[in-house]
Amino acid sequence: MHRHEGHDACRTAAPDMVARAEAICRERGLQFTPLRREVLEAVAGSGKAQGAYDIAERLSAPGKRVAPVSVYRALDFLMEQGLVHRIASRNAFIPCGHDHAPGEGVIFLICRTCGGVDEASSADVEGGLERTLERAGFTPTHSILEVEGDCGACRERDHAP
Amino acid sequence: MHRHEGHDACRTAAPDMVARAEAICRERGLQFTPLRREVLEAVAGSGKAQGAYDIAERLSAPGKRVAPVSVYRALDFLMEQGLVHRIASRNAFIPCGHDHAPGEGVIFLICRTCGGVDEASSADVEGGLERTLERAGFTPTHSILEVEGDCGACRERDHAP
DNA sequence: CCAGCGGTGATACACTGTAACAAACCCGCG
DNA sequence: CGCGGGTTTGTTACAGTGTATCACCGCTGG
Repeated sequence: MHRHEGHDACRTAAPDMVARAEAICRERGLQFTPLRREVLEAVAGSGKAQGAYDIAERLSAPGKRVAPVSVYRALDFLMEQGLVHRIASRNAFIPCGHDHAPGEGVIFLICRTCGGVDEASSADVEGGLERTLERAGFTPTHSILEVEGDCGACRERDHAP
Repeated sequence: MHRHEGHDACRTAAPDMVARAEAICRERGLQFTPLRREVLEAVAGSGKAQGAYDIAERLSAPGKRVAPVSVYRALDFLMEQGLVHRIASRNAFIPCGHDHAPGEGVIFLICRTCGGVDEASSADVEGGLERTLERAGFTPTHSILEVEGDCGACRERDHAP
């Protein structure tokens, strides 16, 4: 099991994300186009989960409009490559700064105060879930685990301002 | 820990759901209105997760239109009373046939073949999650755990038709 | 050259959810 | 009885989320 302390400490910076994405795409023979790069930067640039329409607006400038549909396509691509995650409970997207083991379950820790999203994983949780599913006769293909609450940083800040 | 075998076996039938809802509302001094009753029946009547607009359509008849917003309000009420759950990954709703311990985590098992949703819970998973959150310095307020896959019934049916 | 393919732009549309206000209903109180 | 206040519902409008479709562009391989 590994874990992460705070969402700031563990979040890979945007330039690193881009470099990693370039490497992955080159390795897999896929195109890391300017649009995809901009979308990834937009997602990685903010510390919080971004909606597709937020991203579209952020990438748009007077004279250069980026339609949400283009953002969705780029996000689909980035998700397939494991470079961003979708937060179902928020309809929003975050960059993924980790190399997840294939099939490894991710736990999203969503701070309701600062909006930051941290990723964690736990062999305990995963093992328990596996056993539970097996007992239920259920064969999983995909699972999401999202926790909303207060991250340590926000709790401290609010506690002793 | 308790568990459930299949989504058919564990799903409380619609009439029972209504009876239980009536009892709960009486006990809590709340109104179990015809609309709320119809919405609950609609959610409980189908074996699968229902969208709010599906419910609205199902409850509408020539001359009697039920607007989605009314369905949402009824669903909000029923969720507050713990009579239905929302499946975030599907934007859909299912009846809740269990008496959940307060604060008990629920695991939703969503069959991608038949669309049925089963509920499970696991002390292992819950404990592991608690420990993981504590180590991360994260104070949870709400968490969702949804697993997509194939339920036992569908797997058997497809395996030996 | 050109046929095909992936990516993008653009428009339209479907689906999901909420805000705001008015009307109906219920219930207790004077 | 009538009246006032809370809750529920109806209605309209709108915001937010996501997809389908077609056209165009640019590249690449025959």
